[in-house]
Amino acid sequence: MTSNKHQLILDTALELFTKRGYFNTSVHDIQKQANVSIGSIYHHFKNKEAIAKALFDDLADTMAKAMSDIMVNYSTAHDRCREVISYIFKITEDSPQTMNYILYAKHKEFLPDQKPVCSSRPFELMKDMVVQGMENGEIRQLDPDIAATSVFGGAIRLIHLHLDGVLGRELAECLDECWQCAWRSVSR
Amino acid sequence: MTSNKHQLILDTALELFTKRGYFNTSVHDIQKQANVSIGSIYHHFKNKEAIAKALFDDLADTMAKAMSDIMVNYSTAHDRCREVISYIFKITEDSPQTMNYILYAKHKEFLPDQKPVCSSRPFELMKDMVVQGMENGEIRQLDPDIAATSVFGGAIRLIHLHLDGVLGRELAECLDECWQCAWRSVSR
DNA sequence: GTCTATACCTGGATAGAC
DNA sequence: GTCTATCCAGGTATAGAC
Repeated sequence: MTSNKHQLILDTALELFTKRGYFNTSVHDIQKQANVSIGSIYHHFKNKEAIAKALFDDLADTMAKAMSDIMVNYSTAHDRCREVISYIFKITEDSPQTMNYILYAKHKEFLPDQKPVCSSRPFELMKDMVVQGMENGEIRQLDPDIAATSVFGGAIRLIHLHLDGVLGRELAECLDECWQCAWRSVSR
Repeated sequence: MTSNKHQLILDTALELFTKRGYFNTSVHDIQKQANVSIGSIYHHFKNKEAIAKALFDDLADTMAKAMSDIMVNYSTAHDRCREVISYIFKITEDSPQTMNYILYAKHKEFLPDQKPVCSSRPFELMKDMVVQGMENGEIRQLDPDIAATSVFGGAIRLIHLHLDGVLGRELAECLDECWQCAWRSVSR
C-alpha cells in the first residue's frame, strides 16, 4: 500500500518537527523513527522541504474545513467565534503537535514561498466571522484587524502558554472565562 | 577597541537571524556581512549559540528595564498596561528586529536551556501589573493568566501581523482602539 | 517501491602565524 | 586580538541493485 507509507512519513515528520524543530530534524531521523529507508522517503517526496509543505497544506486544509463547518452550523458572530475558540482549544489538547505546527512554527524559515500563517485560509475565515458580526450589529464598528485580534488574541496567547508548558490549568477550564473577556472586548 | 567588535557582531547577528532565521545564517554569513574574520568571532564568543544567547539576554534586559520603569512611573494598572502596549508598539516600529527576535523567534530550537519567552522577566512583569490591578479593584477577579492574555493578547497578535507584513495600517494608529478593546475585556 | 551505499557539500569550529 | 587556512562531522540527496 503506497499511501500508508506516505502518511507514516508525514506523521513521523510532524512529531519530530514539532518536538525538535525542522532544522534539528534530519531526514535520517525521520527514516529511523519511521522504520523506513531514506530511498523510500525520497521516492514519496521530492525533498525535505516538500515534506514540510505537504504537512502544512494538510493541516491548514483540515482547519479551514473546520472553520467552514462552523460558519455553516452557527449563525451569529457570537456563537461562531466562541465555537472557534472552543475548537482550537480542543485541537491543542487533543493533538498539540497539529496546533504547534500550524500556529507556532516559523514557516518562513523553511518554506520560503509560503504566505504567512495569519493570512492563510483558516485565519481569513476567522476574520470574516468577525466582520460579519460588525455588519449585523453584534460587534462594534472597529478596524477589522483590531476586532479580530481582540476576539482571538487572548485565546491564541493562552495556546502559546499551553504549548510552552507554562499554563498551570487545562485549556478547557479556561474557555468560559477567556471567551467572556474576548466577547466583552468587542460586543456592543 | 574590543567592545566595538563585540557589539558589531551582535548587531549583525540580530539582523541576519531575524531576516533569515538562526539556522539559515552561518557564522560565515555573519563574518562576511560584518567585515570581520571568523577567528575574531570565535575570539569574542564561544560558539554560534553563545551569540544567540548574548543577544537574547541583552534584549530581554532592555525590555525588563523598560517594564520596571513603567511600574515606577505609573501607578494604576490601567495606565501601566496601556503604556506597555504603547511601548511594545513603538519598539516594533522603531526596531522591528528587536521585537522579532524577542517575541517571535523559536528560541527553544537553538537555545535548548532557555526558559520560554513568555516566562521571561519582561512578561512576568506584565503579568504582575495585571495582578496588582485585580488586587486594587481596577480589574475583575479572573485567573491571572487569562487576565494577562486578555489584556495583552490582542496587542501581541497585532504585532505578529505587523511583523508578517499583513497589517495594512501603522501600529501607532491602532493603539487607541486596540487598548480600548483590551481594557474593556477585563476592567470592572 | 523499497532498500543500501555513497557522493558531495555546507557549515561549525580549531590551529597557528602575525 | 585579528587574521587565513584548514579540518571534520553531519546532513541532503542520488545511484543503482533488488
